[in-house]
Amino acid sequence: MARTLGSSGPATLEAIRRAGLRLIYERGYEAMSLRQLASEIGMSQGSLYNHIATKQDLLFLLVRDHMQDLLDHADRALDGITGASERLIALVEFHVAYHIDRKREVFMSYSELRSLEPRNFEVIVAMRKAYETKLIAILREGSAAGLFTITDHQAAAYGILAMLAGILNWYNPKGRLSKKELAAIFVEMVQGAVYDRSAEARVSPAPLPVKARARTVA
Amino acid sequence: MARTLGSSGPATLEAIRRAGLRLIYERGYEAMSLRQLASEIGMSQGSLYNHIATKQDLLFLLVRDHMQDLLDHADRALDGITGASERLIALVEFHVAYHIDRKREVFMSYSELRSLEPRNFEVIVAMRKAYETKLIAILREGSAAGLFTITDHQAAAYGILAMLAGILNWYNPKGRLSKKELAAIFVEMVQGAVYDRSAEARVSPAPLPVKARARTVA
Amino acid sequence: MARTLGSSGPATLEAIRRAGLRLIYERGYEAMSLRQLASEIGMSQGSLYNHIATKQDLLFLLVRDHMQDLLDHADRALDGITGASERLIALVEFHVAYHIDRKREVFMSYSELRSLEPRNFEVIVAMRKAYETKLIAILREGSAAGLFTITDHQAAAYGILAMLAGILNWYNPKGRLSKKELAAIFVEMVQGAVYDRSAEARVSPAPLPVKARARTVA
Amino acid sequence: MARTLGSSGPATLEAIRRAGLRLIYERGYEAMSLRQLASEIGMSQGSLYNHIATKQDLLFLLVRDHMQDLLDHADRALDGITGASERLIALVEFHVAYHIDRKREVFMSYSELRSLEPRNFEVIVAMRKAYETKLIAILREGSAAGLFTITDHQAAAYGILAMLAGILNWYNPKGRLSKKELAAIFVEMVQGAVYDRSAEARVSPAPLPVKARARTVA
DNA sequence: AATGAATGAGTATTCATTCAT
DNA sequence: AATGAATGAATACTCATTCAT
Repeated sequence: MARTLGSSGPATLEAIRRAGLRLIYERGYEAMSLRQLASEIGMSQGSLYNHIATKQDLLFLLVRDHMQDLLDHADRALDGITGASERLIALVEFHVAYHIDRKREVFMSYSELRSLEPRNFEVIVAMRKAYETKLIAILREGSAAGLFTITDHQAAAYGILAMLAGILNWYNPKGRLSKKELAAIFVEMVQGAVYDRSAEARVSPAPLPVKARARTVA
Repeated sequence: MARTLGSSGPATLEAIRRAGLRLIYERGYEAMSLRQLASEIGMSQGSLYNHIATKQDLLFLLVRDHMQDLLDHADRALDGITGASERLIALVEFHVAYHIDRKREVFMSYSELRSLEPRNFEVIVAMRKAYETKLIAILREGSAAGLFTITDHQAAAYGILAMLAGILNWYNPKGRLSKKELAAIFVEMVQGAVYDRSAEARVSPAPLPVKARARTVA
Repeated sequence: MARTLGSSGPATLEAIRRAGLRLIYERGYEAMSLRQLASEIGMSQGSLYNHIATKQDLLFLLVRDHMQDLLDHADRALDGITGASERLIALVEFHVAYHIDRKREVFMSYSELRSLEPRNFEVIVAMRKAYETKLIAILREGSAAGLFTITDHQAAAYGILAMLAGILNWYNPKGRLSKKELAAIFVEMVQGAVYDRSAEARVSPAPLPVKARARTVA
Repeated sequence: MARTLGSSGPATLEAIRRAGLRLIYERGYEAMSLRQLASEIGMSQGSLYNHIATKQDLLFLLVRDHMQDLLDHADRALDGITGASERLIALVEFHVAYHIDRKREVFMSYSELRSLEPRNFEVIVAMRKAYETKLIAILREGSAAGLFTITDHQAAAYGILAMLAGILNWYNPKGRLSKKELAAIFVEMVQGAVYDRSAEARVSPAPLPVKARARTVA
């Protein structure tokens, strides 16, 4: 087939990225072939190379742009918010929402780290570290303010991020919990994990008021 | 040439599994070739097929056996322990230790789910669910006993497991934290996440005793 | 390296078909490797797949196109000819000539039926049946006209076709008998096999010149 | 599994031959693997080599023994019969019956000639020629006696044999025609093909029972 | 910017055969 | 006579990439 009239360069690149993202999400980078990708968007294999340099390049672009987007949105979500508690809540809420809304990009950025060439890998890891650093800074701020009780800030930050990131593996938008409810649940859990706790709430037997709406698992 | 002396059947299979595990961990299932695998253990490609049926079969065996091992060890770790709090602590400690000690198997079992054929996938997912169910049961028991305050037991369980599983992505045995310290940190965080909290510990300003040993990130 | 100058798409496919036909004829479909095929026409194995989908596909194309050709030529050979005797003679003469001229295609179409996938097999068998039906129709017409004495039209048709098809297994164009002589011999035998045994039923009542020169076997 | 008690050498060889015959008939020599063969008879691949030298050897044994059997049975069928007409009838009847009864051996012996190594090929071709020679001799005898009118004895013999051999490709023992009827039909056709076309030359002057029941094709 | 045809290295898997046990 | 494990070469097919047009 000859080229589709009206499809200009940037639009084609965008189509490649969209299809690439989906295929990498569904099959994985190694398992995705450029043949599939080309046929998905109705173009020949060779033509792809007018838009991307290599398969690795496509992966890197997708991951890097997503990471930049993540950083930008996180900054925006935190913009103007002060106080470690408030910033923690804002970051958790943003993180949950983003992981649900951009499920495929986020998943790809975790799972295909291994497929990145060393040079590209380093770039992405640095961006990831920048994101983690945002949370660590908030935790430190809260600790300094006497709000949080954290044994190891890095471990806590990694733990929190992992807990939230896990959501994308099981969250079902048509399921029991709305995005808002989910965010609330995880805000609560994160708070519990980092806040100072009164000694009597510990393993101690003292039973406490039952939560009214303790739901059952779907 | 005939067989290499001294190599017997079960030993060869074990060598294949060991090398397969390592290669899948390092490169991913798709990226690992049976050529590499064979050359790693010093045997011809064709000979692999005296021990495994297919590449997929090798993956499945590795993942399935690991999952069974995980379930068995979890049962053993919980054996004889009563009380939701105590059982929660035991499970978290076991989980952390296991994820550190069996890093490669665990990582593979998460990251290569996608590479499993539908039939195999279902088997593994069922085993995974059985594991998750152990934690959910403990959380329910704690809620029923008035110990825990959990909005959604499934979400909480998934969150906890994800938080702990994340450890394998960054834990360095030669690093700052010992396995024991790490377990203690995460036991604390998990407890905070599920225990009832006294209202005044919430977002509220009430400052609490600063932790003495607030460490800095490595 | 890029493509060899001067080799265009259709020409390459034609080269593949030609070489494929020859190799299948000489070695059989199973025994022919695409490696051989590619090297015969001076191209890499992978390039074959720009022209054919699979090895099976190549076989099917060759057999199907040959069968269509056979049907078309048979129709042309019978076109405008009336009378069962005349049509029988025309078909036999055509059949003999075609089996000699297109020896490889014909042989392949018989001997590789077994190698066709079920779906493809059915297509070819239907075409073959269409050809057989042409002869059966002629025999029936002749029987109805009182010219032929045939116990079972299907058996007779199969017998005749098998007798003629056998020619390709032993006919030698440089041998004793010319194509024309051969056709005459088999026309005679077929006539004898189906005609009513009363002399006047013959198409050419004039008995063929006695072979004083009864030849010896080559 | 250890060896089955009571299975002695010759019995095992016989099992190999039986399974080999069936597999070669069903899939072709090239497509049959010794792995399949071994598993069919419940023995390991390696053990086959206690009974056969090579795969090629198995093929050769099967074809050669069948050819010898064919020759022996043909001799027996002709034994004591005199007169070209009578001998022709006897050979045709035998040939038809044998091709129906030993369908797989016969088919294999035609279709796998190509798979025989040159040395083996020559042996089999010589045996085949010996068989053909029997028919040619009968035809010559009939011609000399003025019974047959044959332009070329070799061509006639090949034509007759091909016509009869074709039967195995379509004959269905549960079908319309019995083996006896089939033999009668082909005896008639062969006679028509070779007899002098004067009615009195017929072997049985009494016209064969009219086929009031000229059947239609199934 | 697009294409079709090419390439060479690579894929998992199968093969007939060998041989120590 | 049987087996399990080994081998090396072969199989059809796929891959990312190149490039003349």
